[in-house]
This record gives sequence, C-alpha cells and structure tokens, in this order.
Amino acid sequence: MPKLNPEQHKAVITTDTPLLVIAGAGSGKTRVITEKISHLISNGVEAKHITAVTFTNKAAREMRSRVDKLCSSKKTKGIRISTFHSLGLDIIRKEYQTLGFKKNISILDEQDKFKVLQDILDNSQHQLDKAQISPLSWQISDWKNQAVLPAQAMSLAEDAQQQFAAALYEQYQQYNRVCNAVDFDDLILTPLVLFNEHPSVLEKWQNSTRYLLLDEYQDTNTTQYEFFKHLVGAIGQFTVVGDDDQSIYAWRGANPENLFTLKKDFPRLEIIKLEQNYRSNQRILKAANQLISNNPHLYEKNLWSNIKSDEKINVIRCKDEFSESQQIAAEISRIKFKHRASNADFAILYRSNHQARLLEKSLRELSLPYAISGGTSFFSHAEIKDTLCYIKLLINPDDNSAFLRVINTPRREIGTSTVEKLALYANSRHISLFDACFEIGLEQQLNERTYYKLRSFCDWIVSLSDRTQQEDPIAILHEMLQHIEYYDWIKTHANSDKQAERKINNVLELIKWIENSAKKSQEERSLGDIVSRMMLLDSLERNEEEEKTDQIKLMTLHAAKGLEFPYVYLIGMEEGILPHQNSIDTDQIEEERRLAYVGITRAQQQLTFSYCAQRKKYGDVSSTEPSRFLTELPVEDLDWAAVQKKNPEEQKKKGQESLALMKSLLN
DNA sequence: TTTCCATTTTTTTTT
DNA sequence: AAAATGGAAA
Repeated sequence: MPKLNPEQHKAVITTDTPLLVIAGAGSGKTRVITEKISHLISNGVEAKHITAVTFTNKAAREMRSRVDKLCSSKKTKGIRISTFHSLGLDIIRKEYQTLGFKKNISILDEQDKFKVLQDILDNSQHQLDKAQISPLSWQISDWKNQAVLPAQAMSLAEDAQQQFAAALYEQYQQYNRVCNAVDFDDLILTPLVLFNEHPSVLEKWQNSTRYLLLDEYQDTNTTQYEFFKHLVGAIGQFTVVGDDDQSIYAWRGANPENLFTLKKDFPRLEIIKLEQNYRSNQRILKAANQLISNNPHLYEKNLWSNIKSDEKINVIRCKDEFSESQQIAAEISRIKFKHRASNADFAILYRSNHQARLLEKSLRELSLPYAISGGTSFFSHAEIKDTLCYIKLLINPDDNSAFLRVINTPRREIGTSTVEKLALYANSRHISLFDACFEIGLEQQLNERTYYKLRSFCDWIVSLSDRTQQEDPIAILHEMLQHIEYYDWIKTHANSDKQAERKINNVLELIKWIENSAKKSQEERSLGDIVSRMMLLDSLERNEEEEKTDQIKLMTLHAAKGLEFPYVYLIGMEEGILPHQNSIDTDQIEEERRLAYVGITRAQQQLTFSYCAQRKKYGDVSSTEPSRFLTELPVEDLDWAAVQKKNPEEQKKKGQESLALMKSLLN
C-alpha cells in the first residue's frame, strides 16, 4: 500500500474541525475515509460511535470490507456503515412506537407507490391515466426531498393543479399510515420529522454518533442535508467527501449547492482538495478535464495523473445500433486476446438500461460472459413480486398493496367487484383492507359466500403469521406456497415449460436468499427485518457469487459511479441519448456532461466511444448526430478511424476466430 | 361485448 | 422485460 499523499494525510488527521474533502475522480477518497475510520479508532473513538454514510449499497459494502482489512475485527465491531436509506430505516424501525407505527413496517417501491396513488384517485372518482399520475408521483417525491410536508405543500401551492397534487400528497401519507407503510423518500423524511418533533430522541441518536463520515456529499438533497445536520448537532464532528463534477442526481433532488451551504452552516469548516488521480492515464484524464471545463464550477480543481498513456482514445462509428453492439463485442474479444485481459477488466457503459439488450445478444454470440447491473431488478419479476407480497402480508397484514396483489393470485374467486366494495368500506372507515375483512359492517355489504372466501383468506394469513413467531419461518414460507399451489399456478400460466422452470427457480432463490441472510447475520434477524432490507437492494447485490466470477460488466453511467475498469466502452454517444433528449429539451446539458465525465473517468487504461449513424426511434429509422460531448474532447487524443471500415459480418467472424484461437491456446 | 393470447413497441438516470 | 396493441375466440 503506497503512502498517503500530503493532502490525503491531512484529510485523515483533521478531526477537530468539520471537514469537507473535495475529491476528484480516482483521487483515493474511499481510501481516505477508511484510513480515517482506522485513525479515529486508534485515537480512542469507539467504533460504535462512528457512522459512515454512503448512497449505494455497493459503496457501503466496499467500505466495510476495506475497513475490516485495515483494522482488527474486534475494534470495528459496532461501527455503522450504511446507506442513507438503510440508516433511516434503522431509525424508523427502532423508534416506530414514537412515530406511531406498528412493529413491522412495509416499504413501498416505485411501482407500489404508483398503484397506491392510482387506488386513491380511483376511489375519489378521479379517473386519471398513467401519464397523468406520474407527474403527480414525481411532485410528491420532490416535496419529500425538499422536506416539505403535506400542510406546507398545500400552503405553497400556487395553482389548482398544485393544490390537487398537495391534496393527493396528504391523502397518500394518510393511506400509508393506515397500511403501516413508508416509501423510499419517507426513509429519510420520517426520521427528520421525528428529530424535529422529539428532541430527546434526537439527543439519543446524536450521542450514539460522535463522528460522522459522509460519502458522495454532492448527491445529498435538502431532506438528507437537514437529517445530516441534526445528526451531527452543534458539535459538528464530521467529514464529508464530495465532487461537484460528479453530481448526477439533480433529478432526484440532489442539491450540489450543499457544498457551499456547509461553509455557511459550519464556519469552522476546513476544506481539503484531493487532485492527484491514481486511476486513469494522462490522456484519459486530459479528455475528462477538457470536457468538464465546459461546465461552471463551485470549487476550482485541477485533477492530474502521472500514469503514462500509450494508445489514443478510440471512437467507433457504426451503421446502426445492431452494428454497434456487434462491433463492441468483437472489439472486446479482440482486445481481450491482444492484452490477455480477463472479462472483468471490461465495462460497457450506457445512458439507459434498454441499451443493454442488444449488447447481451452480441456478447452471447461470441460466448463472452457478462453481468448486467441494475435494470429491471429481480424484484420486478411477477413471480417474485407475488411471493414477496405474500411474505409482506404475513409480516404486515395492513399492507394494502400486498393485499391487493395477492388476494386473487392464484384465483380465489374474489373478483374486482368484491375488492371494490371492500376498498370502499375500508376507505370510509380509514382502516386497512385486511382489518376491514373482520368487520361486521363489511359482512353486511357482501353476500355470505363472498364474505366467507374473503374471511377464510384472512384467517389463513393470521394463522400463518402467528406461527412465524414460534416455528421456522422458512418452513412456513414453503408451506404457504404449497398451500396456494403456487408452482402449479406458475406452470399453467407460463408460456413454456422452460419459462415456468425459471420462474419457480427464481422463487426458490428468493427463499434461499432470505434463509441465507437470516443465517449470516450475527444478531437475530426477523423476517420483517430481512424483507424490508431486501427492498433496498439491487439485483446484482443479492447475489454474492456473481462478484467473484469473471464477467464483462454492463451498466448505466449512474450505476458506474465509484467503480473503475481497465477498459471502458461508452456506447451511444449521440445527441438524444447522451445528452438525453429530455435533458436537451429542459436545458440540463450540464448534468449530462457530468454523466459523460463520470463515464470517462471510470477508465484506467483504454477508453472507447461508439455512436451510430442511424438508429430506430419510435418505430422508424432516423439518422443521428454524434454527441456534442465528442466534439468537446481534445481532437489530438482521439482516433476516429478505429475499426470503422469493416462491416459487421466480418467483425462477427473475426470475433469468433479469435475466440476459437484463444480456446485452442488454453487447451 | 368481453376476454384472452400473441405480437409489437417502448424505455433516463435510482434508493 | 414489461407494457401496449391488435386480432381472434368465447
């Protein structure tokens, strides 16, 4: 391990004043944070009083493993390293009584949230379609990210439309109370409200957080910043690390101006800049610097590297998106052979998830192993959602979203009209659907047979739920699926045997995952604990083995932040894709440029761009313009000729040839 | 007229 | 991969 450079060292030992570290890409910020934790512990700060907050689970996991390597495990026991959202979840789960929640709280994902809004609107005689609901959903999220509560939203509303949204926000919060549920945004907002209203609770959490480290500070939104300020209190023992050039979450309410606000709120704030990049070679870094110099800056910094570069940055021009994916796959195959690189040395980055689809096909054709990060998550598979909703219902029967999904899947002859009557009744009484099923009032509104079916379903849930307290929960889950004959239901509804088998395997994998994570943690973890935490994970994270195997990584630019790869391919460098059309239309080019910057600075040795001359868009083929960002890069460092002339068929053949050659060399 | 199945289209970014 | 659409069957 090389020695820390002077700035890094200073950042580590500065513990008596609040500290902001402006850390450029690849400047070793994770190392600074981990070394600092180690430094704090050896200077007598107890591990349980240190909290490190990141934005992604991946970053949290990485940090934990590096801290564990640096210090003996005895010393790091009790240290809190988590994402903002899981920290919020921890607080909500510990303080649920003060907050007026019941014990097991459900977490709504984006889809659940949408359904709840739809449900509320339907019940209030507003028939809105999808396109009308999503801006409302977005508006509510925006308020929550700005720490605006329903009452304030109402008073701030300027027109009828905003008033309508504010009223919906209010109803939505009430509905979720009834369901004992919170959404993602609530995971931060609810603890903040708690801290505001209960100083004694705040004091307790402040006392258990003597030193706070916060990563990716430029991504904090108003609510997160307020939450952070409460937690560090007046003493202000903290280190935040950020880089305004890597702020790519403004659309989610992130407020990079928080880098400035900090100075106002904590006048004693010390600022240290880390400007040496240890990741990329000079050519790549020069390109990145030149690109980002087109943006205005909060803090000037000058990122440099002393890693020598050999090859130029490649730009591949392709006929269309099919040719693009084929050429990229062939190129990877070629480079892999040429440099004897492993698959894991390569990353293909793109603006939006659907771009991965064609790549998958081309990579498979050349037998190149790959892993896609993010995209449609494991949890959006219908069978996983079904199973999960059954489990969620066992944990929290008040969860209306889960109830609605599961009530007639598989068929239980409880149709839409019954559910409508139930919803109407529950709504008027301000109780959950589940609770409503036990009321005389409802019994009177339904015929005997219908009520019986509804009631026996609920009774069954209650009995299973009770048993999870005493017996092995995993056995109960299996029994539950058997009872509803879920696997048979999958088989009859799947398009093919193969698909059915895959779906069943997914369900089994889900249960296995729950089982493993129950075993793995030292402390006793309840089913509710595991499931709520699972909601915060992404598809790649549930599978630890995937990390180890040697695969080409495919991911969005957003998902790539914080990672590095020897060979990086940045595809779809076109106007309308990067920068994205919506960002062009709303004049948010700067954030798109930062996105490109993040992509470029992932590369260690070799960077390749690609773009298409034409692309299928909304049904028909249209010609495309190369991204303006390509023209902002230093011409002398780009090689536009690379691979350009060969046709795709030839590429494919070439790729297969080098694959065959490599195989023969291995044998 | 409704329901169901197969084909086609469409995707910003995420905890 | 999911949603939307269109066409066929009930």
